[in-house]
Amino acid sequence: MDHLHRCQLCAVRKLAVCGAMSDEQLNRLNEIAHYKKYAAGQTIISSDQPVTLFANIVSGTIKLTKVTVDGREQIVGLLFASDFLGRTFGRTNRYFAMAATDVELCIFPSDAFERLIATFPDLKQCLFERTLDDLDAARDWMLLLGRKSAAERVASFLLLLACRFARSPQQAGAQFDMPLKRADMADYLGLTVETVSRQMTRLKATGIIEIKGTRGIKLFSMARLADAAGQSPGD
Amino acid sequence: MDHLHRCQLCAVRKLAVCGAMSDEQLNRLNEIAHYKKYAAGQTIISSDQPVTLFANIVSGTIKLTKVTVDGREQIVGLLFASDFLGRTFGRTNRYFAMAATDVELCIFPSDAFERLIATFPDLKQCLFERTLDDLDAARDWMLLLGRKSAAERVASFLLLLACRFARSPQQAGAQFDMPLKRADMADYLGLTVETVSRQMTRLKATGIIEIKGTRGIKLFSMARLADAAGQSPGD
DNA sequence: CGACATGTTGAACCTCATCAACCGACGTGG
DNA sequence: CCACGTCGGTTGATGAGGTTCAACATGTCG
Repeated sequence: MDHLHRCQLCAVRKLAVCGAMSDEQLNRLNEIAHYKKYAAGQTIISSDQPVTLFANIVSGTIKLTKVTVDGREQIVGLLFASDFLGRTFGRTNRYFAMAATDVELCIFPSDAFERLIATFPDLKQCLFERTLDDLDAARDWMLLLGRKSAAERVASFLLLLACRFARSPQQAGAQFDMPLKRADMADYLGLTVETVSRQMTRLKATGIIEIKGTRGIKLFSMARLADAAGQSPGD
Repeated sequence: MDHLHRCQLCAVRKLAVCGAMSDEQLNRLNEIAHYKKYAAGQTIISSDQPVTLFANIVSGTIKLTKVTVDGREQIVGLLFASDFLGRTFGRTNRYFAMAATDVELCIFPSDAFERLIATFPDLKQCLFERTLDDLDAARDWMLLLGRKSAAERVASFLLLLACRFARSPQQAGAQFDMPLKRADMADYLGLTVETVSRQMTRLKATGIIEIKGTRGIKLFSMARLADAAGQSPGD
């Protein structure tokens, strides 16, 4: 009861996988859960290590990365509040997960959680649909990495964040905080810090965005940004 | 019975999603299935159209592609015999599916198939795990598209095909038929036909592969190819 | 055989990576 | 309190890798 109470106060209760569960199911899930905080930069899971952890992201931003043998890095996924972290039905992790900002997680031990998946079809269904969405997102990103120019990549990324974060997504004047530093942006976009920086100032110069400090982003025109991103406005 | 008989003769019976199903379940699936052939180049499903079709690939190679507004193309997935085609739990397609070679499909109408998914948890589980594998593969490819050189990309692709096709995957001397033409290779690797062609001749010149005709590929050293691909041999 | 698609090779160009210098913010220790 | 180092970010100069454009070779199918 006390535990369940925590869930009812949870910031991401409705949006996370928990949203698909009844009170009784939620209680079971809650029994195995615990909160944990990670400082920006900390490693949460490591590639080629056994899967030990599943988690809901309560707050913050997590980057999933892969590295080549000689150390080149690519971000293959970003997770925000209410997203789910962890590779179900896999033995070893295929990527690193690191806190891109300070992060708060609601963690489930892997063995207990996999038993719950087997018990509650709704939970499994929810995870399935999220995986399908992740796959769609990954494929969208493949188009960006394979075929888009540096300018288009940066614009696409800002558009992505705007759609996820801005209070009024369709409006001009939307603003948000950039959760990544330039180096992480570069690793996500398949570019270098220098080009990212240059493209950002270029977007500022053309009057499509305004940059406040280094993290504050204000969009003057969603349509022009979508145009610069090389994609249709509705996408 | 006659129908079930067809399944028992099916080339991909064990490897496709059908492998997870009992005879009774298979019978139900079979009732709604029909075979269909597509010539190389034909479009099987179109982006932004409603989902109407799920299918097992009996033979041939299918490319999943995305296009920018101005026509640049990127292959975001390749499907081979025994793979599954179709976006479950989605309203509209997010990509095009086209026959890269002549293709034979075992097609299920979407509505009937989704009812079967709801009925047979094993089937759903199987599709879930395939989706997770697809996601892993997509993310591997993001590393390639974002961070690898042209030489590494081509080598990685040959390695991928070798692992999937060659009779004795671990052996040197493995050989297979390239299922894609140069233009498709380019669209998969985020390059142009010209660079693909140059890198292929370069691999031939360094004695890592032999090219017979335009489609026949023979690998002299799996280890050297993995090295050229910029990844550890076991990957 | 001829026509068209597919593949190769060459030369010029351009985008982006690389290398380097610089700036501001922040934190730490003398 | 200021000197110092570190980290994140910006800007400039240079060059390499890959695209683009073009010509040519090869293959395939009627």
